[in-house]
Amino acid sequence: MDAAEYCPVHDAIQLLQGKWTLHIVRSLLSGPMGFNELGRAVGGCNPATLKARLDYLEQLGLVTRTVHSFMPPRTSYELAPSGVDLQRVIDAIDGWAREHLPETPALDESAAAS
Amino acid sequence: MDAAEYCPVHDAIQLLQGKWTLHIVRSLLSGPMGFNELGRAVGGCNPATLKARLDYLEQLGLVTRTVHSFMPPRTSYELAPSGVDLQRVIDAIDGWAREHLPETPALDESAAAS
DNA sequence: CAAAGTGCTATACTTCGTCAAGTGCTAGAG
DNA sequence: CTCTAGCACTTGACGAAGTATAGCACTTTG
Repeated sequence: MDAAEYCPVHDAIQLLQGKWTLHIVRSLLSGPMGFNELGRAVGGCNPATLKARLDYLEQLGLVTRTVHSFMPPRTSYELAPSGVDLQRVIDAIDGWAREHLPETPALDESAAAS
Repeated sequence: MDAAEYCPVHDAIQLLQGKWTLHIVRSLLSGPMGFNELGRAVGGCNPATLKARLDYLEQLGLVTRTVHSFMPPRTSYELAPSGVDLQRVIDAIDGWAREHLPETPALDESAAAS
């Protein structure tokens, strides 16, 4: 029944397992970005999903959306403090990846390597 | 620009963003488990998805599948060393969650006014 | 014996993410 | 001035990913 007593990790995992969530956070760690710019930085996320993730992350208070002008459209997405703290997680993943994923091209596309 | 350049983090994120992957690893950190046992520990993952994730993780060398007997079926899944190292990641997530997700019993669209 | 549990597969179904295109607008090139 | 390119999205069809449920071959437990 329980199998997993309630703990915040569960929620966090639930949060982070979204398709592009981690990629978005990671890209955003480099600094604020516009919508399309972020989309390109993330590397091939379509606007629909990107918007969905962004909305979710904003609602959770991890990112901040700032509209500079409605017309011409100018918006920037930025990590809120709680979002910046995800750096630790990204960092841990990074460390793990560097240790255990030397070169695993067995994932999918990304032919732009090297 | 970035994100196009090959980096292990990208792959790692790709790996970990699967629906139940992190949950599985987390459950497996407590020790080896059987298939159904693991399924229950993870908390509501159907066998098809579970098998898919397990196969993927095994193929990547993160978990080890040991068949003790064919009939009656007795199998145990265990984290390989590289899988155990994911403890760090889970840990980071845990730390973050405890700091920034104090108590969110239902994380759907509840506007946390904070 | 019947019920429950083991690991796992098969089928049908739903939800999520994706692709391609389009919207309203404006800044810069020609 | 016109024409293209870019911005931040939105929409709607489509396919993949994940889900529910049932079942197999077999043992253990009641």
